[in-house]
Amino acid sequence: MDKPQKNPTSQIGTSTPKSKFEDSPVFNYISNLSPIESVKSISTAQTFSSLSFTSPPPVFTSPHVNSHRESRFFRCHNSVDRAKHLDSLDGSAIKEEVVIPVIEDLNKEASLEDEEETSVETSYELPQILKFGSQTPEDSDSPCTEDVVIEASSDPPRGDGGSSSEDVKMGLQKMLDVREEKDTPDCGRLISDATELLVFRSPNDSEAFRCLVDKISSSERRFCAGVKSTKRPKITEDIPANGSCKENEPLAVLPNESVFNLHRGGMRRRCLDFEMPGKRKKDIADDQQSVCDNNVAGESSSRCVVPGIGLHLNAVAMSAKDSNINLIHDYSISGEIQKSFSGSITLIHSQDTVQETSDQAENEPVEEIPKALAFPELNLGSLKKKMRKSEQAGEGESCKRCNCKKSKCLKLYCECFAAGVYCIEPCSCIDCFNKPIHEETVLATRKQIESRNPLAFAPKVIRSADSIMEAGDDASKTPASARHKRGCNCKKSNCLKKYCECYQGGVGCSMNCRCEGCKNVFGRKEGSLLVIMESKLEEDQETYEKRIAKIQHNIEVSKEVEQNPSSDQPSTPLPPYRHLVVHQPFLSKNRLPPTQFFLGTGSSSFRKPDSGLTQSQNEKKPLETVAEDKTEIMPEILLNSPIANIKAISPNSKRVSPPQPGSSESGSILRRRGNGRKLILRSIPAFPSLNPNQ
DNA sequence: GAGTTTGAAACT
DNA sequence: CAGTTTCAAACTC
Repeated sequence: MDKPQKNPTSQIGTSTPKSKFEDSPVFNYISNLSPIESVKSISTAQTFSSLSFTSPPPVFTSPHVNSHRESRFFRCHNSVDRAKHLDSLDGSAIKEEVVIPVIEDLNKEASLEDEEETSVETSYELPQILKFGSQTPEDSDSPCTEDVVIEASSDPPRGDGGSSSEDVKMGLQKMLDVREEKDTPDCGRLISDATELLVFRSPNDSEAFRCLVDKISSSERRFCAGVKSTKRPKITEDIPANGSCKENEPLAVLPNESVFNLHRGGMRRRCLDFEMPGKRKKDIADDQQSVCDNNVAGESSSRCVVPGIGLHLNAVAMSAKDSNINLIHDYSISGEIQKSFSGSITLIHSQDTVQETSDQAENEPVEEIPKALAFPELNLGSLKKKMRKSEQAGEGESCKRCNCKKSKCLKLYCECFAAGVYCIEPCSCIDCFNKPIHEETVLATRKQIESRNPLAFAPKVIRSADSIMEAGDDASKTPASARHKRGCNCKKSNCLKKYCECYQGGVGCSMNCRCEGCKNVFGRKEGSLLVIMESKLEEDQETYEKRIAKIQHNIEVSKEVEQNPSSDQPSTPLPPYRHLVVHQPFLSKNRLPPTQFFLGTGSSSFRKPDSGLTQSQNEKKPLETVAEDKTEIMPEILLNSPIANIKAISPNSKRVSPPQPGSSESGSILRRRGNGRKLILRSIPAFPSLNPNQ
């Protein structure tokens, strides 16, 4: 699968430019510089790391280097570790020492050089530094730290570098803060931060996640600690308990490997936190007293999130309501990120569970106890009651747990299973097989289900890329741009109750829906486009124009970049979709030419006019429209999720098959926007060139 | 909390 | 692919 992925990019990258510019000195210059650099920084780095893992020569052969993912985790863990070390070492002087390496590390990352080396080095070196560097506990150092940070941040704000520096800064500050107040309810914020981060980073990946983790501090650190525990026991050892939740065995977490496998198989965990902020805050405010409680807070959010999001219904719309959380499509986040993320979350969750139980005194260890035996409700304290209350109060998708009785939690009926997470103690399921103990069974079942429906574990609610762009301008946009992957089939609920997945997901019904009497408040299906458009036509038109302007602007910028490869990002923070473009090759792999991706994702953004064209068609020929819809939507899924691979072999390929130029709306768009073509072709080739394999 | 309704998932 | 059954969440009382 991997190889085919590279082909398209490499072909595009190598053949096209060569043929045209081979002889041109400019071309040589450019190729020397590598187009990637032009696009570089964030996106390239991210992509590179994500891709590089498979290929790059194991310069630093360590048991951990085996997989990129792991190294990524390492990095995350590193940051975590560093943080922890910092935490444990009262000396702020140490911080200075630590900070520098960290920044250096970040810079390295930004430069894309020695990616793996960096990861490995940081993984192991930093902890040492932290360890041995610590001695003088003085707050006086903080200025130094600041200086360093400022220096680093003074770099031109590039996607990666800039944010990284900021991350470091924030992390340090948080660390300092955290020392004073242990139970900073940052966990919630973490999620939102993460979300934002993810938004502005390549949906593609791991790097994003890594950065996210880097961003994590104190309480957030603990968040990662969980992951670390599974991934890097070695380092974990060095980490002082620090009053935080111990890094212990993951309880209800899919082993990372398992998770990877699952995702590799195209399964995704919809674990990003789109939890409703209200609830999070509430939980935090209500229950968190100790560090562990803090974890609980984070966990509660995460926990809530995991299942909630995992419920197919990413609650994107819900999150959308929260202006704080930029809309990220669930799908926009690569499997990697999601993996990591979900893993972390889940892990914490489990940890938390343990912690919780211990904290709540009389509680029994819940770890492997079957839910039926565990009586979760009894074991968990007021927190859970509250959570459940709030849940019942309809506060969101969060905190859902399954209650399966017959499915053994091995079918999509089970929300946990569907979400790609193990059932945990709060679940009320019976005869649950969705536990680490039955990992093999779970995996096998998943495979089976995926074989039947490759998208079975894909997020059900899909938000189009334009919505991302939109989010910046207008976060309050209705979910009109989001769609339920498959659409609902409601007959009696009128799409006004949570029976309706569209409604539950906070998105409007689409032509994909076969619902009857649709009254979905988020957008009705009935001539869905018409209804939605009628209500939004004007503002959408405006938005559309804005988007067009943006795109054009970016195209120009990209052109400039082409011309001046060295001038890249610094001055121009990459718009989200640019990242998409850049990373697309990796996301879509060989599935779609970058152009298609770019335009395809943007298709919905262009949809207004196009839809205007098709509107009449839609009204007359819903089926055709559906097809179009799918072509628009599915590519996004495919492009952005590991499922793409599966899709390639999917028996349903019809549905998922990438839009071919001229065969679909997006295709026409593609052609129409010839400008984009150049951009895409250029930017994509860059990646392969950086890739050591080439 | 028990029972009903609902629609997705699974099955045929 | 369509129809039916199974299932668990959502909902109601």
